[in-house]
Amino acid sequence: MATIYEVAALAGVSPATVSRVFNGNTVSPEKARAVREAAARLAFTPNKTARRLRKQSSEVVALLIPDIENPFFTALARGVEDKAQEKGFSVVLCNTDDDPGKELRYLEIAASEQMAGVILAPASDEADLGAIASLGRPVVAVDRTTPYPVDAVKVDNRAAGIAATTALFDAGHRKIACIAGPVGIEATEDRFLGWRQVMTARRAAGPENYLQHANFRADGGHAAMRRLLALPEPPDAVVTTNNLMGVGALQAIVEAGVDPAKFGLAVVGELPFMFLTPPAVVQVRLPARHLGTTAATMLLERIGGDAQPPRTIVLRAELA
Amino acid sequence: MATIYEVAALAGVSPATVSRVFNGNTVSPEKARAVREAAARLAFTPNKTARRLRKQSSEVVALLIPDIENPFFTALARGVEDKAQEKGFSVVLCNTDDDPGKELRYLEIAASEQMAGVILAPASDEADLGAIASLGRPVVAVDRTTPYPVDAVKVDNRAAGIAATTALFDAGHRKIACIAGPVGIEATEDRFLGWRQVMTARRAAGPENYLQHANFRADGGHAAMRRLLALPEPPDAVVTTNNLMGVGALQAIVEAGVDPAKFGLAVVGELPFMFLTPPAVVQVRLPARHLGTTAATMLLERIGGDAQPPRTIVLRAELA
DNA sequence: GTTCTTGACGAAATCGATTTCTTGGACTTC
DNA sequence: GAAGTCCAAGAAATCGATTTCGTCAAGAAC
Repeated sequence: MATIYEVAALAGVSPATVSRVFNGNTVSPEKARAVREAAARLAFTPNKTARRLRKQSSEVVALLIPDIENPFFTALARGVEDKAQEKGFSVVLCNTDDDPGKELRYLEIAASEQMAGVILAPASDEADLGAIASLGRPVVAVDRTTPYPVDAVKVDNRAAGIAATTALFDAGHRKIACIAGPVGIEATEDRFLGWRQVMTARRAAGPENYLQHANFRADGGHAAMRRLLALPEPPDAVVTTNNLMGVGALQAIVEAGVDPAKFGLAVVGELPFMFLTPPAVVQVRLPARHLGTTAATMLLERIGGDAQPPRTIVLRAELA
Repeated sequence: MATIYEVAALAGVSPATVSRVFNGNTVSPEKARAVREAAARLAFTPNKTARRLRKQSSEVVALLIPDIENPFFTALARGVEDKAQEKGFSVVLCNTDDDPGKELRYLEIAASEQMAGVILAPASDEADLGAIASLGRPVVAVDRTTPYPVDAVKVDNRAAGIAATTALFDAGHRKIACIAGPVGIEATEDRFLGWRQVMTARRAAGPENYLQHANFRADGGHAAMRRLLALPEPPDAVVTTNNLMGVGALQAIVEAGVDPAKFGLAVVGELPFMFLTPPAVVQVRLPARHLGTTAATMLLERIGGDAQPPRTIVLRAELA
């Protein structure tokens, strides 16, 4: 790998001038040409590490998501990538497994690698943004918010929960249960609150155990659904607060021999690759990719120096 | 962020000694203790960028995959991550979209960011490994091989194709078509060759247009399946050479009003989240995650200095 | 014609670690 | 006790870029 010094020597200028050529500073046309020629001949690529050490920042942003195998987050990742790529930034994807420890470790890496910024789907309410925040690196929370004063992009989760529940109601269901995610995660709590709001407003609130908490994955949804079906008075419909739990619930329904076309299922999110889904299943489509592009846009604005007070952008989910 | 100099000053030693403490060199116990104490008090984290500049290498490996939204590759990514994490390495995920241009750009980034190594699912046969290879950074090809002499981990794709096709045969199908991926991609070609081998051996080769090429995604499989169903003498079964094309094919079958329980479908790979799949669907399970851990293990061995000649490890797929 | 401004550009400092070189003291060895 | 060995630890060089500072010359202003 050729260095700036070799290029300078070949072009007959100082290293400083080479740097200036590549950073758009004032250099006379002849020298500029000489430098470019020398650089081309040596196949010179600036050493990013050296540049980063000097500039104390890089053109890399970190994206921390809880589950790389969840299509919602990969769609989000794609949105982030598209936007970042467009502006010449690279994206580093980190999988936190919803583990605050892993999350913290990745945040520290982001700091010590002097990444330009972080987009974070926080694993918990107490995501410790201290390290990067103190470095003045921008952070954007996505899908979930944090107590820290940072930009955020989220979905109107309560509305999504209301839409899902209302659709089941309109389809004639009354005994509507809810499979919610782990407690303490805002996105899922708001969706479950939407469900409760509808049930209360319509005076249809069922027994307490119509609310089941589960982990965010298919196995959690599956187990929760089995618990619901085993109740003395099982529900005739269910709302799940994310996509994978919906997958699990549907699986449990089918396994139990219940006709999924009759049993009401509403999912906040999309059942991935699931066109075989009985048409009766209600899906509230979340703008995952759009969430990603929006978050990336905000982050890049901040990186560009935008210093307005933190904003929260709320996107609407649409019934599909 | 505290630097090594501040730690040195606080501990009353030289920066060199601080470095030695953190890199396991000979330092007297008292000084070591003093340094650790000072480091703790200042919340010192070594600056990775500076260290990387000096050491000319980092503890980050790049993983280049063609499609982050394909569950096969995310499972693979998880495998890589697990192993890397275990050894204290971070993984940077890059999405090439099967675009040789993007792939090349990421390879250059990997080089100029002095990453320790690269795991690559090559977008094309001509993946240009020149840049990193010349830096002496190890590369492991995964899922697909390359003409370059590097380690590789792959699946016995022909056997997988044979298993898929044979299963359809055993179920009584004779007019078996094949939806293969784009030409020039080894993994998919071997699978299709497995199909052809069985068809020829059993003297059941159908018309030429029973072989359809498609892109690797669901929409490609969908379109190809429609073409097959529109033939004057449509097949009564089909093998798809990857998972997403299988999803698309199944969708087309259902849409066309054909009973998916009667029509034979065999997929090399797993239909993601598809337990609603008619049980008749044959899936040849690919060891995606295992592919990832194996590749990571090999890469880390190389990074550790292992210099034996390039190996290719072939994993078997199992009928499920 | 002298002073001031301006712009190109080289020399050298800088970012923060690692590593080589050196030094000085403790410890062997004969 | 002199010479040789060993080891901890500081000084300084190094990685490869960017950036500050200073110089010098050309052009502007009066």
